[in-house]
Amino acid sequence: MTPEQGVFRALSDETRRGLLSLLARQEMNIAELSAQFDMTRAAVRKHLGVLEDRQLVSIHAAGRDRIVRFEPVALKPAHDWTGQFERFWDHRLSALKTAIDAEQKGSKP
Amino acid sequence: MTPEQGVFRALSDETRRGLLSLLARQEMNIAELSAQFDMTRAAVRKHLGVLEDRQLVSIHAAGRDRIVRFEPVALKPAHDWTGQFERFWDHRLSALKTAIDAEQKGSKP
DNA sequence: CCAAAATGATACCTTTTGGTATCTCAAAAA
DNA sequence: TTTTTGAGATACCAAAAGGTATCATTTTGG
Repeated sequence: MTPEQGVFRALSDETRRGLLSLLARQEMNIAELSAQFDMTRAAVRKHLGVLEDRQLVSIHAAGRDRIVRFEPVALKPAHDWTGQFERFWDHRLSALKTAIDAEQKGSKP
Repeated sequence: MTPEQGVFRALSDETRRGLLSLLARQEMNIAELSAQFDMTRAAVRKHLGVLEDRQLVSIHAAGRDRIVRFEPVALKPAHDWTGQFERFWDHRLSALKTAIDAEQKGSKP
């Protein structure tokens, strides 16, 4: 199974992307996270389980709290996969490649 | 709804990612595509429908064939979304950001 | 013309997904 | 100590997803 397998699945739900966006700003416990969504804590906890499975978050006990931390590196395989095709829409990339091929001096565009 | 909504869902299936990878190399009709996967043509056609909905492919009639074409630009919103967090794993980027911040704050380029 | 090929359309089935409600337990707070 | 609060564990449910089988339609090739 390729590494991006499952990461895309984890990202396919809007609530889960929302969770990651919140957690990118600061760690939170499950109750605080749940308060941000219009669904039960149990539902949010399930989403966190999916994210945890894919190592997009880690969960650490602190007393009775569970602190949830964003683990952004797990996004890299997905970013790399879509990046395969970046040259199709970012024409600067093909231009850059041409420039690099042509001369080895680096100068800023 | 954000633009990446749905694109991640379309990418969450391995067969669909495989379809895109094949189509990135060359256009194909549905029968040719179906021959590459261990499932019925009907199943492949459903996956193509999902990709078409999200504009990741376009389908053009040519006689009795349907030519399927990769539309890579539709990947951009997903790539951009994961790219928000790229600095967390690509440390060259934070170095660049630091340099840019310093330049803007301190002196003229 | 006639048969084979490519596709569309429909109905159906099973598993997964996203959600709820409920109960229990442990830790903080009062 | 008693009461709240944060969380885990189940059980359950409806809808969506992924797949099959089957039949009809339209081209194409001999």
